[in-house]
Amino acid sequence: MPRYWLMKSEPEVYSLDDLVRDRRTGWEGVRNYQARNYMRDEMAVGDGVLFYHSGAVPPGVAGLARVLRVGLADPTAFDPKSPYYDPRSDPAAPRWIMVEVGFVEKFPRFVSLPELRARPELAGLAVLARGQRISVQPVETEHYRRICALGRGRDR
DNA sequence: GCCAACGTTGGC
DNA sequence: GCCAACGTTGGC
Repeated sequence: MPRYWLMKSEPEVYSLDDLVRDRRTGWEGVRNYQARNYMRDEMAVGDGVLFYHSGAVPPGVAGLARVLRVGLADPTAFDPKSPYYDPRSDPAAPRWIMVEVGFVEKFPRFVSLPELRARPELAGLAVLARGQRISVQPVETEHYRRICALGRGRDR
């Protein structure tokens, strides 16, 4: 059984439309240990991803991606010109591990954060918790299904 | 632009 | 190992 995740990206940096264009991408630039650990230790090929636009007005879930490859070193950590450069990451033992995700679906209806909040059945969804900032979050299967239904234009 | 939340850093 | 200072995230 696949697991499900929510992954945040600022659309000005990398949007779901960018993933439509690219078809697949390495999820570069995560510099939080808990988020890294989810990617490194818990994600598996085939897992489903809710592609969340943070910093958007409004923020929300734009569509779906899928985990295609796991356990990849994040190359931006080794690039002094990258904003994500981290000289502490040793190429022989990379500190920052990423996954590759592929485009699956753009929702006909963007599911905004206020809409997620308004749904009692989504109680407990991590992205709704106050003050949470982690950019990679596990999502319960039932929550994932309900968010997909909202994005596809059904009430539930 | 503001600010709450929270992770990281570094002095001790 | 503690914890204050600092930086970042991200909603509003």
